[in-house]
Amino acid sequence: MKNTWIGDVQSGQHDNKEVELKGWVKRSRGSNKIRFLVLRDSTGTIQCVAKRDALGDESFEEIKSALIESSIILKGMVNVDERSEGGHELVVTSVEIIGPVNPETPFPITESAMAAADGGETEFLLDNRHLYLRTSRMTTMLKIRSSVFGAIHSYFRDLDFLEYQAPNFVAGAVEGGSTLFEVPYFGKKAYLTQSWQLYAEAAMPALERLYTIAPSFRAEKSRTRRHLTEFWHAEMEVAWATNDEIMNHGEGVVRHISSTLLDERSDELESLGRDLDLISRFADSPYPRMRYDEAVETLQGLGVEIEWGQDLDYSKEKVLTQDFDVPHFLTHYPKIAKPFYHRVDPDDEKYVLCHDLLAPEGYGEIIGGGERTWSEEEILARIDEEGTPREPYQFYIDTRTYGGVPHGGFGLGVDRVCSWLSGADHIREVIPFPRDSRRVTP
RNA sequence: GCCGAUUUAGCUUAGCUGGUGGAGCGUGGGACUGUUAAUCCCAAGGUCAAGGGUUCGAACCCCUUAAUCGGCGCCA
Repeated sequence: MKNTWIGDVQSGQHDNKEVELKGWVKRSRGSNKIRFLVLRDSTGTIQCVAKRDALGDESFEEIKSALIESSIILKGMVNVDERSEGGHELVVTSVEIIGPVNPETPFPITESAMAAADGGETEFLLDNRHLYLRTSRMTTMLKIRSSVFGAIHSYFRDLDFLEYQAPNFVAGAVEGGSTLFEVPYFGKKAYLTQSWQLYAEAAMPALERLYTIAPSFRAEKSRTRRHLTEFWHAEMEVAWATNDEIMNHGEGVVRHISSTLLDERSDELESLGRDLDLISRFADSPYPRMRYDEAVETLQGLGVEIEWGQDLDYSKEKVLTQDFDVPHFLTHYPKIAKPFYHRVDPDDEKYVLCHDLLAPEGYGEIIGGGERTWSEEEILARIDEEGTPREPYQFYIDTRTYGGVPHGGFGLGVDRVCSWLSGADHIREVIPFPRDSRRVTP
């Protein structure tokens, strides 16, 4: 165990006291008589000063030999000193190298590699992801990610939602069949799940308010800054709810995530160059709602070529969201653009009761959801109309056969939210080991 | 799947109309008692992605292949 954290030292909790610091060498510089070693742990960094006179030749040579990313235990006195970054420094009295780094195989990630990564990750950094994780940029992203996950859990749990788990091996598709990963399953075929939704609908009559955060898999060869083949999907399902009520939750959770980040991660957001006033607007301002038809008219007004009935692809979302300063909902898409489980609008059968939440700054879709087709008669009609086989969905149809009720839910791309709120250049930057169509390693 | 681009030392890169590949970081050695990505000196480290072609001569021109990057479609 360790009992002294660098973050606490930097906040003044150990001034003028003797402490033992355990961490990794971030940087080392100095002369043959004095060394400045910057030590890093999960809570921060601190400059440690070692003088040959005070320390003795043996320990001084040892501290000199500690290459970058060696793990090390240092004892010493905490001094308040404005010459040191963070205002504190450790005057070293003893040195113990725990995990030395061999000079023949120095830590491969250098300043130049990091500088190049600022405008997007290089192949080298992706190949060395296991080591890149411990750099300040990735550490920052992972801390933000942790807070986003925590905020999603607390939003739903505070509202008495129950966390519920669905299988990851499934037999049928939620989205189009071409995007399923097929896996051999004892002589049969199975697929990796694309969504928790269908299995959540089965539990809806039991739990009524349920949610999850789980991985979903899509075999899309998308090469964009918003796509992964394995991504973390926050999904919820509520009985007796309308499209508007589901949207209230979508807005609620994104606002809660934003305010949680402001509480817990404002330093990290600022270090990424994020404007905190902007994040405050995501936390405080209402999210406007616009029907699909209005969006099409707006786009046509801007000279974008689009026909009614087309789904809105990213190029159109981007045009639409560029001037927004808060997320917007798009609702009531044409039936022909959406799969069978979306409920047809009883007021106008051309549309379905659905919504997408588009993040501003040109980011695009972060939530997709809506009311579900809930009567047995309608679900069978919609499945047949689409030409989807009934057989893999028999369990799903049964949920309507026995006491179907109006209900709905949404799926939120957690990695997308992390990427958007942190201002990352690419979704890969916010997940520790990104998976895309060309990479499953390390 | 389609379109565009890239590939030079461990990393980041320079390399002109084709004429014996330079640097910074990192590593090793040396100097320096307050450095902030320390600085200064020295050294090691390259079949220029792979294969083929044109040429007296190719990192550079042409062809093939591979890997990677960016964008599109699709979506969270």
